[in-house]
Amino acid sequence: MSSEPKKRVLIIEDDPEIRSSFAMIVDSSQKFTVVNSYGNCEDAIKHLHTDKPDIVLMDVELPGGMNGIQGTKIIKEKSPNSDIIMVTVYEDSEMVYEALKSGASGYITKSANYMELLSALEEITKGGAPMSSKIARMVIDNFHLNPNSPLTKRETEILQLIAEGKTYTQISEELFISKETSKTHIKNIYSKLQVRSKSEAIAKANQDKLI
Amino acid sequence: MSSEPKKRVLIIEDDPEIRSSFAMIVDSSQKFTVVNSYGNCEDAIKHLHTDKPDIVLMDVELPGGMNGIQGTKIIKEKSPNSDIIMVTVYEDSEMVYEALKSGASGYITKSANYMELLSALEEITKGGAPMSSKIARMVIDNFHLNPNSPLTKRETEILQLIAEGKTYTQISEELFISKETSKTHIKNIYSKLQVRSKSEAIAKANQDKLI
DNA sequence: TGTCATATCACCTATTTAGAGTCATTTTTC
DNA sequence: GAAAAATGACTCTAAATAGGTGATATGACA
Repeated sequence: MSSEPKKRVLIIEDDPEIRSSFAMIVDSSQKFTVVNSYGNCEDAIKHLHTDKPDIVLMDVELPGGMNGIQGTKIIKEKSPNSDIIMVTVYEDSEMVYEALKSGASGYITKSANYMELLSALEEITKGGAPMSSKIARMVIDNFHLNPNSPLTKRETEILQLIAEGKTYTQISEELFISKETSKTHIKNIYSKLQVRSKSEAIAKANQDKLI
Repeated sequence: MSSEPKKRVLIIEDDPEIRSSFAMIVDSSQKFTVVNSYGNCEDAIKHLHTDKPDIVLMDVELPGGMNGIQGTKIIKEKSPNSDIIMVTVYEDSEMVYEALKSGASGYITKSANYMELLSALEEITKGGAPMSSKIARMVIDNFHLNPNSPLTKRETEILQLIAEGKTYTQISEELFISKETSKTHIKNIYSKLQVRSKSEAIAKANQDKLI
């Protein structure tokens, strides 16, 4: 039985204590090895091509010009196959979403202990997305539609088509109604959502989770 | 030490074998009890007010008029505090997203064993969102923005404002540029995205994860 | 079972906004 | 110093929005 090569872990974290503590935990495992660790993104990015990390443990709050979210964007551009796990003290919602948009595939807190850190590495290696209960729920809740929409079924259907970029004519053709009818529905939608254009309606719909 | 009241679990699943097997597992726990189980949504919804479930285990594929996704919508309207866990054989992406939009807070497969089922119940009770590795990753990947956007920084900025429902005039005021310049940028955006209207641009931007 | 409210559908006439095409100048970036 | 990006201007056409009016269909409910 041939043993798998160790997964290459890169650590980007400005606090030297956390850095060395994380490094020790990672290196204690048979499956992972720390290829390098840096105190800022800029240095890490310079050596990306030689470090070739499979996994990056990225601090969100970093000193210098580039924070962890910007760093994640750049690392994902230069090394799309590296999986990035965000490490942070906060579980603030906006930051989590920004981090995920930038390309992170996991999200753990700095208070993570030996087991939590290693199981996050295991989880991401097998194609999962390690995160705390709280963040999992935040992310899921973000999908939920508003069950108390002011719009009728038909209006929602039409709003959906608007959000797909359809014109009045296309909507009427798709729903087998006249153009004038589409317009009436849309007027009613605008009045209920208090908007005055398609794109405003789409923005409102996303904000209020109507579609 | 006073013991917590058992969490009330409702099972909606048409296969009697799975239904009774799940029921047995749930009832075997000190923390949970099955208040009722049904073979379809309609019956479950009729008795919602007396069953008062804390957690609903909902089969996605159901016989009769209403599937699990439609059922979830209605149960969430009538009983917003019930947490719903979807149970399915498939992990197909579109169905997962539809299920989550409808209001589900967890997603497990029918092959779930004793431990997996109970830990999903535990997880949702403590405010988390139980799901498989694969689904967690799907959900997270859904957030990731395209790192190879064809748009420039300024164009992305303007596309963002379009998606917020701003008019040409508002965009030019917000960015301190002339209306004509906004129009030029937008024309360039349209040409790059191969669209011909604001709402189409927004649809494309969401589809291709540009903003 | 009638009636009331709402949703749905249709038409009309403005005015405003957006889109297509072409071109030119300045600023950044590499 | 070339290339890319950002800025600006003009014309003309198409589409969307604002404001009316009114007719059916449908469902809730007393």
